[in-house]
Amino acid sequence: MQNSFTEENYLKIIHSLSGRDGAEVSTNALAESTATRAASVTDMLRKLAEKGLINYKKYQGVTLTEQGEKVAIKVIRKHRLWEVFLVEKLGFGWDEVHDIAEELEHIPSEILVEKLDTFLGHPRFDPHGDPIPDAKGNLTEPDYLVLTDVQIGEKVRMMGVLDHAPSFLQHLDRSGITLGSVIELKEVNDYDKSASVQINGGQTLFISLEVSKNLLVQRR
Amino acid sequence: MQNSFTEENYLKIIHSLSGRDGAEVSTNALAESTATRAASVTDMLRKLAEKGLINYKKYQGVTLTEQGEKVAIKVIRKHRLWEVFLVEKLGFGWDEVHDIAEELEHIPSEILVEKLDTFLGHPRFDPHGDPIPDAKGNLTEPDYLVLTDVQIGEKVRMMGVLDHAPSFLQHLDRSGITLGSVIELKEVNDYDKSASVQINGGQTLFISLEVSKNLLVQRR
DNA sequence: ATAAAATTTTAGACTAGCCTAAATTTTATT
DNA sequence: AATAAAATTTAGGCTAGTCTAAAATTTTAT
Ligand SMILES: [Mn+2]
Ligand SMILES: [Mn+2]
Ligand SMILES: [Mn+2]
Ligand SMILES: [Mn+2]
Repeated sequence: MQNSFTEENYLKIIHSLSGRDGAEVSTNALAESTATRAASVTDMLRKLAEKGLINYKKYQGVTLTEQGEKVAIKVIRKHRLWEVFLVEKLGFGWDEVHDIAEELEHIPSEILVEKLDTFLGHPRFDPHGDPIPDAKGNLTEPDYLVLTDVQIGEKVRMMGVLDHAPSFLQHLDRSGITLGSVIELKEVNDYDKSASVQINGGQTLFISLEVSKNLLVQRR
Repeated sequence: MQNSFTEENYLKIIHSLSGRDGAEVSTNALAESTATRAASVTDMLRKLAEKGLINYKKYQGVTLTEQGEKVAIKVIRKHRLWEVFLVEKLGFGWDEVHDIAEELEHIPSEILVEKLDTFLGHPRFDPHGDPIPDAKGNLTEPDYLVLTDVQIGEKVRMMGVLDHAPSFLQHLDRSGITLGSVIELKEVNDYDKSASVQINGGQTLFISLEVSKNLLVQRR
């Protein structure tokens, strides 16, 4: 049985909200993420449970079954591969590709995904630094840290973003911060936690806590 | 107001069945092409007429309005560009791409289409020899002839196919006939109209009337 | 421990797109 | 021109996915 566009979106969102520990996801959280009402979510959860894609007990929240996890990861793989295509091959900015990938991720051909993957040279990460699951469905989340966890004086490498909103990504573009940038944390203002950082040994700039909280980095 | 997947398919099919003279298309013909029942077609026609995309008078058949024609041509442009991508970039065979393009053609971003077009080098024809409408919506059908209209002794160039079925395209592959092949018509059997043709000045082979009727060619 | 608040589910209803069966209109045949 | 056949539309109904309002359950606060 094929899964609908809508079902795939639910599974993907449950995967994302569930986090790496596979925690239960609430009806309200899903209503928020799907931009629907809680009542609609309940309807869909019953259907997904019926199909064996989620573990669902009334009032208890949901988790993905193994089968549901597999479906979710396939969709994520497609989403991220298409994003690489859009940025690397078509020349889109990293702030422009999410909505388009949101549609492309539901194109059903398995062989299409594999050929696309080959065409792109089997990329490991998407334009936002998110890891791309392999063809077998293995998804390993690298354990980056958030910039707020970095000590003053440390030099780290920018590896990804937590917020994928175009406005945030454009803000980073204007600041000259891209994937791979070396960020040296110069100082942190005690009052509002805004920080002064040096990018690639060059320009020093101030970033707000809001920005720091959304930057994933790696010690070198 | 955005058009749905289903509405786009109706418009594309009406365009195709309407032919270059913009003839009226019957409810039954649409039911056949959409693999639905006539009653369902009627429902959809009322909706499309409501939206100003078709000219519809009960019992009279339909034609596209200017607006409907524009939408249809956009979908056709997307379909054919994606087919070029699948064949030229991903390495699919021309017999494998139709169903995938049938999905991709409904991805809505205008800018995506234009970037894809640029990436592909503004191709004029798709892998089946069908012309690709330009960004402004101009679609010029080249006037090829069908191989059955060719005289014995003539040398023509293979430019397209009328039947897009994978089985037919695979048959052509096995026969060594591809877009651009030079076909010399050696003889036509009076009894069943099967023909003997020489491909690219090399191998001579027999083709049935069924094949001849579906080959578009051009005098040189 | 109970009451209030928050969350979740149920009930009932809507739209898009489809169906079958019956009625209507058009077209073809006598 | 009248009738038979074919094509088309209407009537009524179904499912997926959504909604609002009301009921049920769980959680939080007193
Ligand atoms: Mn994305
Ligand atoms: Mn991404
Ligand atoms: Mn096609
Ligand atoms: Mn084609």
